[in-house]
Amino acid sequence: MGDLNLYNTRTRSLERFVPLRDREVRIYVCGLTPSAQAHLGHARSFLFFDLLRRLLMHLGYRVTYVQNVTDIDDRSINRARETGEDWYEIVSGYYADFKASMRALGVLEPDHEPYATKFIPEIQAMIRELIERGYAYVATDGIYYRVSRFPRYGALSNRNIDELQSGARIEVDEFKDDPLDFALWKFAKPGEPRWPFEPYGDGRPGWHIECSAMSHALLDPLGTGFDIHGGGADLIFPHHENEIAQSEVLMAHPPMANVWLHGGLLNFDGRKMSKSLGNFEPLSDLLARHDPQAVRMTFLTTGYSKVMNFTEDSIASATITLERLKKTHRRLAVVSAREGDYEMLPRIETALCNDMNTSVALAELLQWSPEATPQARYEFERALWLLGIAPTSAWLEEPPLALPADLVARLQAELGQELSLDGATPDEAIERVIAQRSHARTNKDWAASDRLRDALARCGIAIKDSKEGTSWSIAG
RNA sequence: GGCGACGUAGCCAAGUGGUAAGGCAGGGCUCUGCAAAAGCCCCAUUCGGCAGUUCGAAUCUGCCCGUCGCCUCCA
Repeated sequence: MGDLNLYNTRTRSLERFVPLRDREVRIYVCGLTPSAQAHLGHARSFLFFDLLRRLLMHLGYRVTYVQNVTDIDDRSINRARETGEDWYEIVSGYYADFKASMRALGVLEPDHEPYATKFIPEIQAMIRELIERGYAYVATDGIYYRVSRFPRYGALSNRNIDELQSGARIEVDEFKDDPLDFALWKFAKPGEPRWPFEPYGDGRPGWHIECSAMSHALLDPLGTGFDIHGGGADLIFPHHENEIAQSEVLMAHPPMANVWLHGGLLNFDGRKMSKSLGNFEPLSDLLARHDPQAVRMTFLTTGYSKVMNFTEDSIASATITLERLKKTHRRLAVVSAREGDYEMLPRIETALCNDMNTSVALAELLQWSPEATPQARYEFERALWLLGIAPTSAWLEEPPLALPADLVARLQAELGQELSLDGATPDEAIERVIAQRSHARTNKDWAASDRLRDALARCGIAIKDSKEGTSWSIAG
């Protein structure tokens, strides 16, 4: 199998991936700020990194995956003040929902899931060092990073500092020395959650510093860098730019991360899907309406880094495609050897190694018409695992749908005098109709046969004739 | 104002110099008393427009048109 190539935002080029340590990959992905409900856009991003993890594991790397939780931020604090709730209850509730959605989607658990509020000492240590070395200053309302001290500022996002300063929408803050400077620590106002920070003042960490501190603590205590830093494309500026500014001035050997990967944003009906615009359906609601595996399938069709527009049509199409895979799997269900010459798996590996081209990988899988080779099922399931669509026991059966409660009465109404269903259970009633129809077919009484079949169809029962006899199912 | 992405069949979408993957929808065939289910097959002389480079362009260059995003909390 060939090399893994990934598009690196830092160098703006497709690069062969080489881990810093042999056979080991360290990944830090910016996780959720659970001060509001998660939406499908979050799912797309974390689903992509889940796929990357699966591929790296499949390629034989030992992967350490860290995904943080920003469990303290202005929005949850403001919300708590408005509603009278405890801010931590708000954050915990949303995060629990998010975790449940991730489980439903089959996303692998992170190896570490650091909460910002559990790393206050590490965050403060970093701020102290930034102050001591002249990269940060204490202002009236907080402690700020002095962007002008970091010449490479803007390198990741390809931005020019002078142009940023002349930009129209930089926040005006009377306490900062420069509009570009960003908060490392915010002093607590009365009633706000606070952590002591001597001698500067009680308060809470800024958003950017937590990722610098936690990635340092969990992945790179030596300050020589880790392999992959990821997140949504909207984090490139300013979040990731700020992380670099904070971390790299303190590191023995920058860069902070060798490869920076960014997932394309998701639009909903042509518009950005975001918390602030509010044009989103909560992820948990959407997963209640759609098979989570169909959601995964939907994302496989588009390149991860592209802006994608989500529509109900796209998921309807993916749902049908998923059914095809389930049928193929049922067909392969008896064969299970592991060894053999794999036909399709190598093609999927090749596609994924080409900057995670899931679109081609999926096409390979769908094109594959598996012969009954002994290893076909193993190969197929392995491919499905790589794409994050693990077969569940439900794949082996047709979806169990409930028979309508009034089925017998409705059937009787359809049939009138033709057949009595007195005292029959729904199953028995259907069997009686089928028996009657089989009798009619034997006598080549096609009119009666079709009448009985139509009656069943109108009651939502579909019929299938085969050499083994007639079977029925509930029409989807 | 600055930065960037995208525009490929009815819809979604891969392909980034060698002659248009795949999915959905649509059409046909086999099987069947007819259906259903299943399987097989067909479905873009062409890649927003115009010029240019090249033996060769959806792919490179220039200009134009259109859509979206980032520059503010954001995955």
